[in-house]
Amino acid sequence: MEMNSPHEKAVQAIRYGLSCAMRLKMRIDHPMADGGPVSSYDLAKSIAESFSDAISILSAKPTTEDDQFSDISSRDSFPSPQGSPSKKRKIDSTDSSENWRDDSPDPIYYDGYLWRKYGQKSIKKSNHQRSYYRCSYNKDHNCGARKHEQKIKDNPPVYRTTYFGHHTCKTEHNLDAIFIAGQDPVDDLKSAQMIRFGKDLNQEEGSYSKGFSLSVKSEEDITREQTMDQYREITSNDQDCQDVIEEDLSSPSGFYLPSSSSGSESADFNSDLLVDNLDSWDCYDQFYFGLH
DNA sequence: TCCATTTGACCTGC
DNA sequence: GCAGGTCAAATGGA
Repeated sequence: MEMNSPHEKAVQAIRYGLSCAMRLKMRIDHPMADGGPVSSYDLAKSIAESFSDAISILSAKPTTEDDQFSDISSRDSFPSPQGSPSKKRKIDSTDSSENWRDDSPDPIYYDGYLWRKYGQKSIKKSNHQRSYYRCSYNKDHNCGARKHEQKIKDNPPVYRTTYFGHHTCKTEHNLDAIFIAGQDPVDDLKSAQMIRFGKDLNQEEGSYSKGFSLSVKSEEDITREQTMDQYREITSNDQDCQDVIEEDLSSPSGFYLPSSSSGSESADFNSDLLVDNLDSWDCYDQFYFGLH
């Protein structure tokens, strides 16, 4: 699907954040493992930026769709395939209309599906090879979903994944695969249900949702004092905390967005707040990764 | 032995 | 003819 609607763009931003979160979790779970060239800081920053983007999109008033969100894919000034139509093999029109892209700091991208590599090619205009994948359930469920993955930047490394077609396979088969890597065998059941940054996982099992999606929300039962404490850790300023809470409670989305900031500015603001306070995981308390 | 990946050959659109 | 996309035999690991 082409990334036109705000919803789709938000989903893409969230997916990107989720992939970074998965890598960060793996790094935390397995600190001795080779985590690749991307630092934990960069991963955390990517998570924060992606979620901020998604929040900005979802909380923005509709203007023109293009104004609402700078597509993740466009961050690297990569030429849009729509802008310069491919003169190569024609992709089925119903499929191409569903294409979307995602950029990731490393090629291991757990997007909720199992993929089988079926080819690799050197691309003329790129120094890097492109890998071709199709859904592992291509035969079992006649699933026509495919994706291409290609390194588009070296430093920092950025891998572009382009998706084609729909998954017609049963998604429950694939959902489990998201969590295979980096999953602690001791708590794999919980891991398979939810990844959550913040407080004790056992605390609110009843609030778990299922399905591979990300819900970003404020908990109704977070008291004003608890929220004040969280923001105090971030801002180190009581007055700011007070302002934050007033904004937070009055915001329809339940999230703090500086009233004086535009969408992009708010994204930067939130990212900095979060990234600068990585030692305090409670500041992520309102972010849930869940299975519906 | 099975299965996923690799890789050269072939196919297709321009 | 070129270049990207796909196929399928070869290969290697579990």
